[in-house]
Amino acid sequence: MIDLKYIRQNPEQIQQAIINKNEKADLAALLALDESRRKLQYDFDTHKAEQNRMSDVIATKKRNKEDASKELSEMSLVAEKIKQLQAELSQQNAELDSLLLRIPNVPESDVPIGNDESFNEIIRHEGELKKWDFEPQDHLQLAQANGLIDFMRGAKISGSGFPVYSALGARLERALINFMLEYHQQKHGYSELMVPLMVNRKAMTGTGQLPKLEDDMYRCNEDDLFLIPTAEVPVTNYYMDEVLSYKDLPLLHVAYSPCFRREAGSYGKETRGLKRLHQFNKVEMVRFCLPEDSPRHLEEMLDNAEAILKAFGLHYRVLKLATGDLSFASQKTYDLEVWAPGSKEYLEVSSVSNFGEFQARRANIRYRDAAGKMQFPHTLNGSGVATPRLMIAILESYQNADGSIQIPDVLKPWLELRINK
RNA sequence: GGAGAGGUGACCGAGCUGGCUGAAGGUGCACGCCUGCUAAGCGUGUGUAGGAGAAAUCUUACCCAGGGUUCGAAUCCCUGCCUCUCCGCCA
Repeated sequence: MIDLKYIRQNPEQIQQAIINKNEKADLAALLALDESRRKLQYDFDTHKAEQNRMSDVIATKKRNKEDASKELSEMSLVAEKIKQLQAELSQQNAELDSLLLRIPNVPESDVPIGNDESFNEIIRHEGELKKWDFEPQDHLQLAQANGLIDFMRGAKISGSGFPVYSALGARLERALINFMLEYHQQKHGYSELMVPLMVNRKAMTGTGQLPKLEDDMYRCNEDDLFLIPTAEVPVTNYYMDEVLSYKDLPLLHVAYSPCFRREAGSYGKETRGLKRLHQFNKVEMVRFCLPEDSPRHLEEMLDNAEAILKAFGLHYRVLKLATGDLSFASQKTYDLEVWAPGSKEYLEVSSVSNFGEFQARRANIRYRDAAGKMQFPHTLNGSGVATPRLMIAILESYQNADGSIQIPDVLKPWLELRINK
């Protein structure tokens, strides 16, 4: 969340951010409530100060065995009043919090302004575009022909969007996950966490998925737990309510997890095959760092994600997201889109974001700086990367004329085989 | 699931027969001193969040969370959550 004091002092900037991000936060109501709450706070404080002072007087009198009945009867009235003020105050505080939690993070100044993805800025293209002397098939045909993925049976047992990876498909998927996990640990210095797949409301609020996206998540009502839409949630909240030392920073974590997304209402062509799923696998990178270092860490994470695509020799492009396409909590995001030669389109496989102190404030993650002062670290995260679309790009890029798939060299340690029909 | 114990500051840990405790002591951290041989000794300082104020400063809240009793609660009562120990069940 944004510092309330900052909002109070820079309302125009916040309002502009709300507009640029297509959010519906009610800034006017927030400011009005803030005003009235401060008055109430002052009133409450004044009464409370009086009560505290008189309590001392009463205590002293009693100790000296003097009569305090006059003070006692006076104070019972004040106690009444305080109780009433307190009730009002805690109600206003709750309302204020709920309004504050709906104020989005402010995009950085170099983020392109525009209310949808058409304003995203293509920064560069990387990797070779492969050419074949035959017409490349798309991943659905290849997966089917090689018996790698069973969409029908997945739909039978769970519904559409829940594929079953079978036989070599399962091994390939597992190899991808292992390759990426190892790569980030060995080459990029991340430390692995294996995290719960269900988290509570507080954690979901900490990273900013709640309150906005409640309807997009699978939920266990009985226990008020949510299936994670990304490992970002448990990994970032790992340090929730903790005070770190500046010496601990930066912290780099990588985690593999399945990701669960309801994404109600997103049906159509897009949902065919592996492109859009309710459950998919992803390796996620998360960083906690000193505020002044976060821009550098964002670029490093982008490199880390790109390294995976480069390791497979895939063609991809790097996008800087426009304000309207930025997530609620992000202040700057790069997307990586890999080229799928069979489907002939770019597919998003990674989103790398800097959240500034936005998430740290929400999750109450702090650190003590060299001078001993409490500060909020900056948090960042990036997919490194999501497997389904990586799988698409690999199947389509490594196909042979006969419909078989060549296994990329980097996966050899996990998968020696060549997949044949 | 049953029985017991407990949740205090960055961390550990006193207090818990209600008022003089925002909270002893230690560790850590910061600064200074001393000493010099593999690391220590000594001194000083060190809560967070909100409100008022130009500032000095004043003030409020906070001892898991939420209620209650009381003029007054870290301390008493209730509810919830969590942790630990023992028993049961189970992968």
